[in-house]
Amino acid sequence: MKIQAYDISKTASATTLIFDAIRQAIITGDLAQGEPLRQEDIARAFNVSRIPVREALLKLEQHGLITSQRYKGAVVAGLSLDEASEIFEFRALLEPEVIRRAVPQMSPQVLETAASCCEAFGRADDPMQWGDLNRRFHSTLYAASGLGYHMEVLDKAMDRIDPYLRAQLLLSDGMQRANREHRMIVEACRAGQADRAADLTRQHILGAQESLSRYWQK
Amino acid sequence: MKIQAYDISKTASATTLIFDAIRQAIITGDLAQGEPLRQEDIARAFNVSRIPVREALLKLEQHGLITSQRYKGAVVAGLSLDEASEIFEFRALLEPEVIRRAVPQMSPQVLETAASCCEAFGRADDPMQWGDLNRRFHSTLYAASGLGYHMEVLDKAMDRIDPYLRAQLLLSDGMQRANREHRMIVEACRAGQADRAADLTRQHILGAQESLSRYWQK
DNA sequence: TTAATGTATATTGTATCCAATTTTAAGGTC
DNA sequence: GACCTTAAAATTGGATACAATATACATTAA
Repeated sequence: MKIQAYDISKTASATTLIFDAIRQAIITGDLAQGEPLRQEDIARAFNVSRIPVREALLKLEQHGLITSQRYKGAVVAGLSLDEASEIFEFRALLEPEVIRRAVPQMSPQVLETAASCCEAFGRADDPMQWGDLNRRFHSTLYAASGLGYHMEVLDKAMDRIDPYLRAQLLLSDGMQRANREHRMIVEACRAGQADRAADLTRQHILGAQESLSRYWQK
Repeated sequence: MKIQAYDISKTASATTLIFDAIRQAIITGDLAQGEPLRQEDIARAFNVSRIPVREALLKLEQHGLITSQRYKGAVVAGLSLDEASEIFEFRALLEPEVIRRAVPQMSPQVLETAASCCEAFGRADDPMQWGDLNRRFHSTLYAASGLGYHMEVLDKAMDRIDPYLRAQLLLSDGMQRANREHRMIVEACRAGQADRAADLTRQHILGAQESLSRYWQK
């Protein structure tokens, strides 16, 4: 067998595939806030019945990515700047602690992966990749903490603010600053300075929140 | 309009009713860890088809209350003591900040409700009520913070450890101590001492975690 | 004209049926 | 009796069909 194969039946159900596709479209901003999601349309687009579509929509709703009303249907969830700010605060509370716990556990492998994210981040010219790399950078470092529950919760939080994050990276100095701060964080991790990594992470998050708020107000 | 009316459209769908019922059974410990949940059985019990049952199970899975495998079905999710401990740490991180933000916003109404929870908590002899009152106590205070997202995330976290919490309240001095600490927290809130309320809350959570861990090890 | 009401259409919620897969048990071979 | 094969039962995933509800539009009466 020369083909790189894997057991499809274990991986994707229709529900999962639909969920992933819609989730991706929402967090990249492809589907805008308030956009209605009709079960029938989606079912046709994926060539399935409405049943798996409904289940995908249910999962999306649990993630806070859509809101749905009985007999009225689902729309892409809106997120006011205030709500987004609350989620930034949430991150600012959690992530410093997570990285603090992670630093002593970081293998050279992890540090190298994180560094390579920084590299790619600096080189990438496609703004879409920035969002992806940004998330990969953080989750790579956090994964070393072994705090599965925290990671899970944080991932959901990131999903919700992802459109805002991508917008923030597109601001005049957003991408440059993020890149600079990421490198400083890796530096602290590599030096084993857990507290410093935590501080930098906190500032990184609050800085992003602040620059976003400021931009949105003018 | 002389008729006492209310919006019946807001009333629950079958999916929601089933979700609530099973969730309740899980968090009270009525359904034990590992208990299998057969769609057909549940459907018969509620006199509905399997469709709403499946959707209820999906929601439960998103909440982490059950785990399900393709073609194998769902079982009540297990939670090791380590995992429960991680959720306690999660709470210990969030709740002090939430209550700190809440204290300046607490109306006399809120404080009175919280105090009445303490009263009822002290009087109740049914161990089942302790868990409910404990949650109502905390969420009443936190609600004043206006931090909707934090509340939502915390609620889900509480769902997961609820069986452990109830077990902890049943320990020799669990209920007494919880009651004592609750009253101290209300006191601090009433006095407007946000930092003290935060500290007490943190200790309250870590104390519960610690007494639980100690008990489980022997 | 306008507000209230009836009707048609669109959309979601649920039931019933079939397909895919796993589990169980029976039978045969050593 | 242990072990493999195989057929049947049990169970979940998905498709189709129908019921319940909402929305939009036409109709009618004041």
